[in-house]
Amino acid sequence: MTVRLVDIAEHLGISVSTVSRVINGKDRVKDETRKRVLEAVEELQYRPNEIARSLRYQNSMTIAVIVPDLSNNFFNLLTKGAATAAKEDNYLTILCNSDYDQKMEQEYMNLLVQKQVDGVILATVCKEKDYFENIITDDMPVVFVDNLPDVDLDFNYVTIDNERAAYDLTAHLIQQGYEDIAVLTGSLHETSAVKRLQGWENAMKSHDMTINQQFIGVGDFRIESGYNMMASMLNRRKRPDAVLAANNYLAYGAIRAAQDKGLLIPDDLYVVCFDAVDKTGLININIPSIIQPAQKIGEVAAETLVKRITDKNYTLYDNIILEPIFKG
Amino acid sequence: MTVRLVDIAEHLGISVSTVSRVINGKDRVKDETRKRVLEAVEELQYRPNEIARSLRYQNSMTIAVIVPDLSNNFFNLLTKGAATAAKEDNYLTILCNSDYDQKMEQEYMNLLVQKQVDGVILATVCKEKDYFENIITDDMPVVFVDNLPDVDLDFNYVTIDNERAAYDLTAHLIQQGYEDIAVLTGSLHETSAVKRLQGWENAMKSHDMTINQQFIGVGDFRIESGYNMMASMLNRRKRPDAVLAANNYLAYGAIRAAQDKGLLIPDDLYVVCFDAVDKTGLININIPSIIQPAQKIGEVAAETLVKRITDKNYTLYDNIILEPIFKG
DNA sequence: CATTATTGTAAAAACGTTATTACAAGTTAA
DNA sequence: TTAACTTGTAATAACGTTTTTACAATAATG
Repeated sequence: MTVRLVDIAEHLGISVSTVSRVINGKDRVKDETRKRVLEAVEELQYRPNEIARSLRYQNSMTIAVIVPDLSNNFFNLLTKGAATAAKEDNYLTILCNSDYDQKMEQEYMNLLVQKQVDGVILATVCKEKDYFENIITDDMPVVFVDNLPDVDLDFNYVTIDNERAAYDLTAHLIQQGYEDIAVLTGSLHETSAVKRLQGWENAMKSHDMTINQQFIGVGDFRIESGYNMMASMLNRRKRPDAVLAANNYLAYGAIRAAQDKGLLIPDDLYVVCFDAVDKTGLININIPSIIQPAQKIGEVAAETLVKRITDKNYTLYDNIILEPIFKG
Repeated sequence: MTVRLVDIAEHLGISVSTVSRVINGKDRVKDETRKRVLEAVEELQYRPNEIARSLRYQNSMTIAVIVPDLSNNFFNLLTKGAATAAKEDNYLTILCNSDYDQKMEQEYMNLLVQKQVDGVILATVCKEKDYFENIITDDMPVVFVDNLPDVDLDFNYVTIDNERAAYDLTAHLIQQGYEDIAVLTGSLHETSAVKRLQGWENAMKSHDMTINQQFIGVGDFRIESGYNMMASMLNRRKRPDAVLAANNYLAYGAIRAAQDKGLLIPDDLYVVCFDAVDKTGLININIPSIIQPAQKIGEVAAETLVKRITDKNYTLYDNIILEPIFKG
């Protein structure tokens, strides 16, 4: 049986309130009484029941992180950063893997509201307006990461400038002299996919490059998608000589497809992408890449969220754009 | 302001208990009353407060997963599997990243007890006896994964047979004709490190191979450790011609060290290890490997934990050894 | 018609905290 | 010495549920 406040009180023959006051240290208690209480707490191994405390205080000291896929490097780093930073502020973190499924994401959101979590870090898989009118309320603070909702409402987010990063990568390709530049991106329900596509398009246009509709691949952010899209591009008569992949998995798939067709990387197809971090150190293909500070994004998101939770005056507009690094 | 049971009751001019009975469907209510309640629930957007429910029911419908490092592929797959399976059983999952730090792990355990989580999946970083006498109690169910405590107490776990797997890998090396076989393993505070070392040793002995103490490397499970240990082995006059690495990161580090010395893999150093899953498809070095079913381990651990939580008669001895696959 | 079942609802107690209010005892000031 | 403060503690009312007990009103039985 677990030890409650009243057990300590009975054990010492004093009232519950006195014990509580000792433990919370908010009010004055005679030194001798305090000492006896602390000893009893130690002896009986009393641990305050956080559930009861939450009910009383109307907060749960818990946040949640919703990500599409925890086995994706970007998301597990982000999650790790968030959980670590949250812990610093005495929050525990509930993990939700939405599996790239909007319905599951929504279901988690509802569960979390009932669970009275104090806030959510959301890497959503859907940018559509109507979906968010229920989510962005004053009831529960949400900080968006990676993908942002496409609404006029105010909301907090932590991200990089995806459009600019994609622009820079594309400009890099153009400067190197590539002419038939393709792009592979994820689902257009996700703003990261859209922004990166736009960055590519803007760079192409502002450098007077011709945009070949055949060279625009829209799929999802997984490796198979990259493989399939590139394989079908390479089946055509006119092949791209370079490609911007909107994330590392698309790039890996694309490279695989090219290699399976007997092409050489980067001679026959030059690939650049986002987030190609080689954790093994064994990949000898060079994939120039914009690396998002994933763990940092998670940390900053958690810190931002905690600010919003604890400080009602925290400015909604105070959003954060982090700088990625270029590795080529 | 959030809507409570009593708000619905007042809105309809009936008692709280009736509303509660409709929502929980446990007792009979007049059809018309039920209908009115359900409409009001919809209209006022009532969502039961899970905190209050937890206090009443004395359970939180929450489990926790403690892992050393979420950015390690094995652990993020495990965590993903656990969270997904837990969700199936209506449990949410709190994520704790211990950062390979026993103190932090312990700290998390204490927090989780206070938080009244219903159970914990623990990938501990310490096997030592005394540490666990507080942890393995009847108070809170724990299911161990990856590393097991080194105690006589009964506890639940889900794992592969590490010793046998290491034995098999080593035997594989011996059969291929390698003679100077090294081993790299993690901290001996972790049973996975110990068991894999023992498997190597047993295989060597039972095949009458000479065990060179210089060829035994004990560090931690991270890539730098693999690099450093292998680098120092390769600095000696007598070099190994093959090595068993106790996980993929050790292997990557070792390969890197060999390559930096100008050696060729696998010609000059044949490397086998645990869990070398190439998510990129771009690694063209073949690393024969025993692959643990990481996600499955997480799923089974969560299912086992839920069984222990809900069914007090669930046999403590009913533990699970999953089969890894060999990929070479 | 009187008695016994059945059905629907309400009131209250509990889960374990904490904050507010109240009050006794001790201390200082007039 | 009486009035006004301090100081330490107790009792109580929340926080939002659910379950138990009790009691009406209605229906079924003799």
